[in-house]
Amino acid sequence: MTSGSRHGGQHSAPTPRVRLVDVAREAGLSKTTVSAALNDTGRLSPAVREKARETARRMGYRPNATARQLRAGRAKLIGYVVGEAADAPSVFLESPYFARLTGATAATALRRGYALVLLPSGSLQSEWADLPLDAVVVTDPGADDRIVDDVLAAGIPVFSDRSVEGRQGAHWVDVDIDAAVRSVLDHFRDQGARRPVLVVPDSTTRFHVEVFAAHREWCAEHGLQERVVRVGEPGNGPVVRAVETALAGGPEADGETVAGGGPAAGVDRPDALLVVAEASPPLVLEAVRRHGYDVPGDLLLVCVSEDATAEQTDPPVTTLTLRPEAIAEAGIDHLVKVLEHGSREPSGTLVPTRLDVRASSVRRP
Amino acid sequence: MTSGSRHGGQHSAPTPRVRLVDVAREAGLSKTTVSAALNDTGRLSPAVREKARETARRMGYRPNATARQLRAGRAKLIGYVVGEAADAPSVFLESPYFARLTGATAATALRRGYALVLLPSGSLQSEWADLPLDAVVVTDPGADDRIVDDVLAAGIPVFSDRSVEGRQGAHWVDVDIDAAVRSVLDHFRDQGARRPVLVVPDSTTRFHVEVFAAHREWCAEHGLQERVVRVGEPGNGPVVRAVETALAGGPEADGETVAGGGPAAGVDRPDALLVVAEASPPLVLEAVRRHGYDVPGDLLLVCVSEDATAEQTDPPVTTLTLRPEAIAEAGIDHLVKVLEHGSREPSGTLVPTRLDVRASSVRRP
DNA sequence: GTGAAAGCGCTAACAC
DNA sequence: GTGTTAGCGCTTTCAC
Repeated sequence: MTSGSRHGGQHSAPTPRVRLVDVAREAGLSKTTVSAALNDTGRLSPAVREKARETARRMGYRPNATARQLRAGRAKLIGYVVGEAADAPSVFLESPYFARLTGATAATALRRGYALVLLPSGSLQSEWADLPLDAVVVTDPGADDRIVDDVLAAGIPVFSDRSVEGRQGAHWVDVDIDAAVRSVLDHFRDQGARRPVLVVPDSTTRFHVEVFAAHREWCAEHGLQERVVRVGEPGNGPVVRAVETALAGGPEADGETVAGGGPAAGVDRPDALLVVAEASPPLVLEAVRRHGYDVPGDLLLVCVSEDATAEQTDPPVTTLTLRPEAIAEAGIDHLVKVLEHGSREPSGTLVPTRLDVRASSVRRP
Repeated sequence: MTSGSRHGGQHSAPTPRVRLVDVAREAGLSKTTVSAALNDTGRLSPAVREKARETARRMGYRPNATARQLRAGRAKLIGYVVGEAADAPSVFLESPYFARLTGATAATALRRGYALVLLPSGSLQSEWADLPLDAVVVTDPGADDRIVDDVLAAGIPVFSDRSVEGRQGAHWVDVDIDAAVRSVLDHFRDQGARRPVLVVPDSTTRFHVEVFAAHREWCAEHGLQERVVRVGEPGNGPVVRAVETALAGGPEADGETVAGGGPAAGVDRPDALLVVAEASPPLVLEAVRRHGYDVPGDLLLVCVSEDATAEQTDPPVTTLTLRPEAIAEAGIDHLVKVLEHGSREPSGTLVPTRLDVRASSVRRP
């Protein structure tokens, strides 16, 4: 038994890790040389380089990441928060969109050498203050979210949606909301629909605010009545109820309000429905049918959703995908560029969406 | 303008952060004193302590987390991986179970002072090797997953499910699978069902393997025929097809196999269905109805799922919840205990599940 | 080509 | 009570 085995006490002490000095000593070299050999830097003779490497391997040497970070001055750690704190405590990730955005962001970041630290929405300053974060990604902050300000105040760059545009140290990546909404409404129009209704969350998230605005603008441009039902809270239940309100046409129901509510049912029934609130497509479809509509016969249906169940229903539901993977990639690309090329100038990137047309929104001939 | 403002060049250099020395110098004290004042340690006169704190606050001092970590010897960072690597690349999180488990784990860990680093399944060793991880949490590793071995080999403690039981440096938290399966089958029996079918993924994850085993055992004990349909791949599509196979009763269909497949339809039709594969409850319900079953009249339905849509269907679907929040809490509690009290002895914790009985599994009188 | 030494920013002995 | 000093483990000039 060579050196390296310690006094095998009954407590099996937490294995004192082998450090660079240990390898150097063992190999009869200096720290410098071993470090250079392992990092492929400096000018070393191939023989020495190999010897250092071999020894390190044999001794099971693994560099101390923290020491490296300290030396390097950055930890290659990124904080990741999903906005809309207050009410929904840690139930984030529940929507397919955030789930995929989160997964993709983590994967992309890691590939670029950055690790993602999950910061549940509503995390207190004190909880992340002890983390060596190079930057923080804040997805869909609410208008009243403290997080963006707190992070910026701490001198940490923020990457978020377009709502932070122009702020010092803040950068953004966002979807082209206007184009997205227009693509759906144009599609409805192409299919002959004339009385589309929008169901959108009544939130301060930029995305929802912009959807509302884009819809209003499009309606004005096309001389159509603006029909909107706003959903008070997230969750399948409220959204389904909002859909029912939209189809009933009346401005009643709890928590929801309908703007420009037209006359009763009958002649003025909606003929197309755009559900922007995250909801399960099968449930939406079921609700629509409960109200006596045939899809797509009486009503064209499009959901903004990443939910894979949209392809499994009968008929399959047309979805507008925000392409979370693309957003993640654009965001991390941007982040790496800013972090590694030092610009603190505010800047942004726009990512296009994609409309996956399925049977639910195609008028049969 | 006091000192502190740098040459306000057009490039606004990345703001050289104020360090402990800077505060000390400014306050006319030593590093030690300031450090003690800020950390509430040592014996300092209240006046000095306050002065140090005040100066630090005024200068916007924020301690360098990396330096602290180096000094402390641990980074308070935990890696988090969702198993079943190979095929499903980063699509993890998509299931409500993993989404909630992940969110809850992050939140709980952070509350206990540990930050969670998201490691997409299939991450390469080289991608996390540079992270100062104190431990790694691996949820539901597949039997052939390399990750657990890799992490243990790197000398990092692993917290996973019971499949790692007994391994050096590995600890586990798991649900009481046997009790869970029995509770459902007993419930079916109480409701008068005699021909229950199990739909379970054909995976090497311990959970699924154990569900299969527990079911088999229960059937043997009660002298019932063992009816099982195994699902080849995850996803709503395959699961729904498996459900259809189960109801058709025949051993056909692609990718699925039925063990103990009985005679054709008719007399031997299943009267209860336990879907353990993660699938959307509304879709399952719809599939069941397509095959002419009334729920719960002809067939009792229970899904193992955290999907909130289960409460929104008509009838609402009974679910067996694995209580991801409880698992997360038990896991992190366990982890903190091990990490901070140093035991490397393998150890484990069992978490009970909960059956939320809803109309889909209650025989009407 | 190789090694000695400085130092990243912090904390904790240990003198004074 | 307060300050001086020695590292935590690593990378990197800069002499030799």
